[in-house]
Amino acid sequence: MKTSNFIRQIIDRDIANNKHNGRVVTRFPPEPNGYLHIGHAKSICLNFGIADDYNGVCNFRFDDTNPSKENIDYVNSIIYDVQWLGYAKDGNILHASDYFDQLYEFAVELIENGKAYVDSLSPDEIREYRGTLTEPGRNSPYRDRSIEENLALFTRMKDGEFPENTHVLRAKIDMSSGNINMRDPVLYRIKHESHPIAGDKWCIYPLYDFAHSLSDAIEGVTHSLCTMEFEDHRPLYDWCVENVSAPSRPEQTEFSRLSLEYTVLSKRWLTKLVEDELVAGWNDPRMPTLSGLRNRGYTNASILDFCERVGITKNFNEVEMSVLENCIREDLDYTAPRLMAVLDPLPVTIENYPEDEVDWLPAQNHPKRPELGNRKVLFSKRIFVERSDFLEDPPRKFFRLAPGAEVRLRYAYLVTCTEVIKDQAGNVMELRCRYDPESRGGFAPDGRKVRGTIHWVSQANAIESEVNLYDRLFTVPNPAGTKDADFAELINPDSLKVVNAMIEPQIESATPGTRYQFERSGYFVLASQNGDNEKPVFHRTVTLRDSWAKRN
RNA sequence: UGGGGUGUAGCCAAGUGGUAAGGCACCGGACUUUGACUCCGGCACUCCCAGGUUCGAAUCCUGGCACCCCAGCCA
Repeated sequence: MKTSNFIRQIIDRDIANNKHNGRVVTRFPPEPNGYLHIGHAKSICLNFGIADDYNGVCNFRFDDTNPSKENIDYVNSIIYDVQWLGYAKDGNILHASDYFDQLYEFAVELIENGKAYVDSLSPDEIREYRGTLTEPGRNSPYRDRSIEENLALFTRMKDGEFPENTHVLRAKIDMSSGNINMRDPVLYRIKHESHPIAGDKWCIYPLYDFAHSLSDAIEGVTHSLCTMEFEDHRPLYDWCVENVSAPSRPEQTEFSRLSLEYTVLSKRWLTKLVEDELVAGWNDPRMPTLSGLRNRGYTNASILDFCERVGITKNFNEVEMSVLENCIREDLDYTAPRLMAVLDPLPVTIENYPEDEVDWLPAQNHPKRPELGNRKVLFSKRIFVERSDFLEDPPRKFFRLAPGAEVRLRYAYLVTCTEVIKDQAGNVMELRCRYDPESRGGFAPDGRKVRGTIHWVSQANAIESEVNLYDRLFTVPNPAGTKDADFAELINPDSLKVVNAMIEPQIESATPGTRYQFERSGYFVLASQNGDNEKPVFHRTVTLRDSWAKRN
């Protein structure tokens, strides 16, 4: 059972009062006009999680009422993502378009009861008649058409006799309402477009408020949970359900949408990132989409955990990225086997190690989980170490390589740097070191303390790989809220850095999707094994915490 | 007097009249062949502000203030 929240408290109360006969039916109603992102995950976890815990059901329903924006690729990606999170595995997928016939009948019913009319104002005129936030609207001159005339017109709309934008069906509510949604909202519009599922059967399509509320009612949804921007739609939601012969009486409750620092979580901005080619696509590992996070190496468990941690309230919130990062680190610390990988290789020659000798040293795949086994790593005269693990003029407490300093090569030997070789420009090209032959495994024979342990790979058998180092997509915490900003200029230029890394040979037999911790560096996922450049490609999911970097 | 909503730590978030949970972040310190992990300790005398009710208020009342959303034939 998940942590409680105000919505679960409402449900507890409803059950105690035997409201809806104690049933709990929720729904997740995405519009297939983009990919799902982590904000959707919050809603998915809420709706499906409640259904699971209350022995209810959560209907997975596409809100496919606008064929001009929706397509089947989006549908497929959404299904995949929901199932990846672990829900809707039964494959029972519903569509608002399944109810177009019933919805049409409800509309006719409204007309027959004098509660809806066909308006023939132009879109511009409708806007003008609607008034403003502070001034009431005016009644349309077509508002008082007779029931017969409305019925005839609506039928002709359905039969395709009119071009788009010439007529709409409107609810007859109150043009002077302070709530603009109640100023005779449009219920149906003409669209001469074929629908991915309904085909060419319709040329009029219902709008959100009408379709959504009544789809809920048709399905017997009890608790319709949505985000807060729909709060002032609730009176209209209720109006629709109350003014037709709806088979049930669902109730809408709103909660705050997720917002995450240094990224954007709105369809509009995400679509723009993709269309402007600021990212490689919806599933670019820098995107907050579920497919992007998956490519980045995030596990479904880490995302579920994250959704649990951020909670459900009506507060405005802006969650720090560190919460998400903590979730994936926690998951991968336990599950990911360790490997050594040098992301920025600096050659090192062990002066006193015999040229033709090799040594296979045992290494643990996971320091806390012996059941994950051991492996042998090759040690030889020539190795690579991380360039950032050497400093010619180190600060105090720099427990790494420096001229004259001794460090432990993990699982191997204690070595001391004896010489620094530079090119003419002064760049460090290579290090010479001497090793202590008595320190095999990294143990000092005389018990002397060696604080530093660094990772390394043998030049003889390391696999060169392409590694994509990802960082936050934007340079500012709230890019969508940055006024007058050119979106492209807010992109973090270092959000992707590609490097050639040298990695232990185990990776050659790994399949894409395999995750590792590269020791002292971070968590990485194998993205492809035989890509265009023939080299394995890794994505960095997240770095390890680095208290040294933080201090300096 | 347009309508709707929200204010608890740097960021999330419990709390529902009985004396401020937890997580993330941060700061110590222990351990360490990953400067990781783990472990211990610290981190709101006060809950947007001001009055009021009460033995007692983050919780109730009154009045302010700040911020967010709404004028698509989008969802």
